[in-house]
Amino acid sequence: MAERARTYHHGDLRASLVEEAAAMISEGGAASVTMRAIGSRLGVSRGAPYRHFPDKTALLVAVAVAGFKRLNRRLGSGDAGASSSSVERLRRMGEQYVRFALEHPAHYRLMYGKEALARQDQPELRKAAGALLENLIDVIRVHQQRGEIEGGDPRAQAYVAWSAVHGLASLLIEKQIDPNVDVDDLIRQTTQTILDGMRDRSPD
Amino acid sequence: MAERARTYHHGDLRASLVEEAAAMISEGGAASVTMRAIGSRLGVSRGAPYRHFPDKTALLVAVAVAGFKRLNRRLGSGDAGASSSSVERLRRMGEQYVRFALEHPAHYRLMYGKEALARQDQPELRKAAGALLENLIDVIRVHQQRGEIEGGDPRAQAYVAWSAVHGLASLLIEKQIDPNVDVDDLIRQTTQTILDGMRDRSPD
DNA sequence: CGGGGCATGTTGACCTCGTCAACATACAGC
DNA sequence: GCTGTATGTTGACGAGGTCAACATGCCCCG
Repeated sequence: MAERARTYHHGDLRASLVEEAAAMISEGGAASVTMRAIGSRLGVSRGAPYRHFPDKTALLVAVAVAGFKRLNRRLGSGDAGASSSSVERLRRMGEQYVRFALEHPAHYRLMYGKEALARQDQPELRKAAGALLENLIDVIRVHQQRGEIEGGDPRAQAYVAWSAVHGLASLLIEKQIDPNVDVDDLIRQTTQTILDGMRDRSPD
Repeated sequence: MAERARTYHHGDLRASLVEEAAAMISEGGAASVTMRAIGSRLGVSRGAPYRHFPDKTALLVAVAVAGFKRLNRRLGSGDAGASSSSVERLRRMGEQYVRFALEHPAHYRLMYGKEALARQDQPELRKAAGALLENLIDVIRVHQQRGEIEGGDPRAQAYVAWSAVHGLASLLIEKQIDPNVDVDDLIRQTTQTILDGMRDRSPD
């Protein structure tokens, strides 16, 4: 519904802009993305992007949305066989989540950095992030039904799990974690701790 | 060692700058902090801050460091009586952590936002954040010795716990969590899940 | 007590950037 | 081929970070 023409002057600048912006973010961080630079890299003038996005924020939001979609796809692909021993699938999702963040730190930062993006609500962004949550909730619900994790509001449990992996990803990206620590171990321990905690609930 | 004169032209501009910057961040977010604006609010010219900080980043780092110190103080104060039933103290720390973030969202964001701050290592910042971690490790060690939580590398466990609260704080601040969800409940459930997970470790 | 010198501030200037308006141009369909 | 709209281009503005040249207050030394 947003997909536009193909071969005007440039040939789908809009898509190129998002793609190029993402590339620049990966290369030099979000700060390196300027309307002028991105235009230049695509061989158009600084004003050209404004024909496709009202302002820089809108472009960045599009990039962030694309990031959420990629992340979502990645988390979904890992399920493969439902055979995966019980909660193993959940653990794997957490692992993939953190790994995505580590592979695309600047992009990940942008996805969650309201600061850099909007003062306003970005419905597109909210929707993309929402999809992530919904998928997680679904998976959790399945495991609840199998009795592998405690019952209760799956949404709340999803938030707890999301918090853990997002927090870990964030701390890793921001270099708050001792580089001597084995990242894989830490990821494993984090996901495992959460799952254990969701299984054994002590009385209030 | 960094504390300077008192009554020169302005009377400790350096401290005022940090304080004012923090205030502006709370009021209008980090984006509202400009060297010109901050100088103006303090009745000095745009160039004055450069006598105390090499650039804007340095100022913001100072603000972030101050934030970590405040957060640290807050987490430490809550211990009061070692009487606090066992792990209750740990849970309380997590709660205070998230609450701090909710009370000072922009400041908290700045504390962890490498993006906005440094391309270089900010030793001061690293040190301030490190203190936070060390305190957490100490508390965890105590509980391990009491046998209230599983043994093993306390540092790793600290990272797991930190990830959980930081992640929750971050998601809440960035409005990624449904506003209908009861925040207090969520905080409680998150800290509780982590503690439960650290108690019951299932076999690998 | 008077100067010199460094710590502080101030100003003017420059550059980068986001953004808007006026102007140019290519494509689509008639 | 012609007209209108979708795209691009350029010039100009204003905001902001930062540096250099210049001004001024304070402290300390003699």
